[in-house]
Amino acid sequence: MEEFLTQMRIQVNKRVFLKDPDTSEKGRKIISNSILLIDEIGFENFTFKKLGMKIGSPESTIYRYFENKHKILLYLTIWYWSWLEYRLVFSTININSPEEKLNTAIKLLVEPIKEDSDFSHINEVVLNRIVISESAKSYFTKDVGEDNKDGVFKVYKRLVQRVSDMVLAINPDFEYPNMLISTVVEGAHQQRHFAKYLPSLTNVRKGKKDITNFFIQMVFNTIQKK
Amino acid sequence: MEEFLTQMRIQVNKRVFLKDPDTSEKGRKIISNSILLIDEIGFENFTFKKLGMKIGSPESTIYRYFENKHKILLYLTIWYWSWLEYRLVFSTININSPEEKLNTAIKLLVEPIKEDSDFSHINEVVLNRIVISESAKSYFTKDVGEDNKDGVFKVYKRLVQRVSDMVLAINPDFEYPNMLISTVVEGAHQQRHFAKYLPSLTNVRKGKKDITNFFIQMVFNTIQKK
DNA sequence: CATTTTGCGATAGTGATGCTATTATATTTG
DNA sequence: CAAATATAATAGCATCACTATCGCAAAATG
Repeated sequence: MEEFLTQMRIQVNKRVFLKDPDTSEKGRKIISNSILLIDEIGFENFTFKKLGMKIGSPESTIYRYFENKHKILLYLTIWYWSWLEYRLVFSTININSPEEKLNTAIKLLVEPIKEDSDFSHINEVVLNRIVISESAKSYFTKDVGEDNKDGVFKVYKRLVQRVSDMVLAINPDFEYPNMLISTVVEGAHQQRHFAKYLPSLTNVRKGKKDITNFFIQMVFNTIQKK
Repeated sequence: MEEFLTQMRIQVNKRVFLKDPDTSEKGRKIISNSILLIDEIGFENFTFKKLGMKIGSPESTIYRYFENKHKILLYLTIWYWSWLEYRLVFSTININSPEEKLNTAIKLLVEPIKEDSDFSHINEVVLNRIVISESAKSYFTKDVGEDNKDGVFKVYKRLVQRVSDMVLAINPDFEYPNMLISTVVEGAHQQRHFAKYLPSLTNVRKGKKDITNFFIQMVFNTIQKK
């Protein structure tokens, strides 16, 4: 990872926290440990009490940073999408071929993170696992509407829009670019989850990049001109 | 709806209940009202106490039927998939053209239910809404593995397999039929949810069957031979 | 027809969860 | 050094997720 990236900071929408966890040691500990704890026990079983025990603080300290655990999940997913958007822009910027550009983007969206960038206190490999298995819970709630008003899905939408624009660059007549890309992003998460627990819903073979290949084939076949 | 269908009963995997809710009036009330209550307040806020109040019974009565609320969600989704599988088999049985067959199947999988069949105490329109917004929670848990061992996803897998076979009937060389169909099923739910709350992730226009059209186009384009 | 069985209601209780509040003690900053 | 701020420690409360017990009435059984 480039040196200067280790200095970069990701700004997360202020409406998800009471006090920015990135401004204090405790706050960063809350974030890094909530990632580990959610990965370990799942979001349903994750509580402020358990997190407090992990970081050696009472629950009340965590309540000063976040209203509730749902906001922590939002914080983590926003951070993740911001980080991904950054990498997306960076890794596609100098590609001239529209097909090559889209191809690179899809890979970035669907392939799992395999190594920590050490670019912050956040472990991206574990965070990626959380996004795969928990992020759908951030929008399948009765509060989506309000969360959306607070702008928490802004980065995600922009990311989808960026890749949708790449689709349109190849075929300006394609009617459903956003639908296609959001299906790819969420579908890839689901397929990774299924591959692990319900493999008969997939066609994933060990050691092969079936999920990546499938989604790339799906995208390019779907958007082709008739 | 055909007369004889009103007599049909859907058998749900015994491992999800302690006592079959379909064998008593109270049990059926528990099911029909849990559908209404989950739709109303969301699965997160759904509790046995609230359900008890709705049916005029203490919580303890509900605990005689179900171990916990997660099992009720499993019961509802299994019922839904069984019902859908039945309708799928029925509505595709006499179609000779493989393309027409697959086309009919996809429509059945992605289109929302618009009228109650009156075929039981279960309101399928509302149940369909629940499946759209809550069913992912039945497998995005730390217990998927065990639930899977109990066979609770069997019907769902069989349904996906049936449609995958239709794909293979059109193109036997297509490598990812199960992945494609499970992506369609789950993707359709997500797109309906997004259309309602995060429309910029979709390209849904009022009064148009964009979701159906998109998925049909996606499937047929993806599986075509080169 | 007597008698088990069952289904349900009523009530109580336990420990965990999801918070809020208070006060005391550090730590930082001006 | 004083003032402001952050955290720890503790308590408390309503709800939740469940378990246990008891008694009654209806239904099944012999």
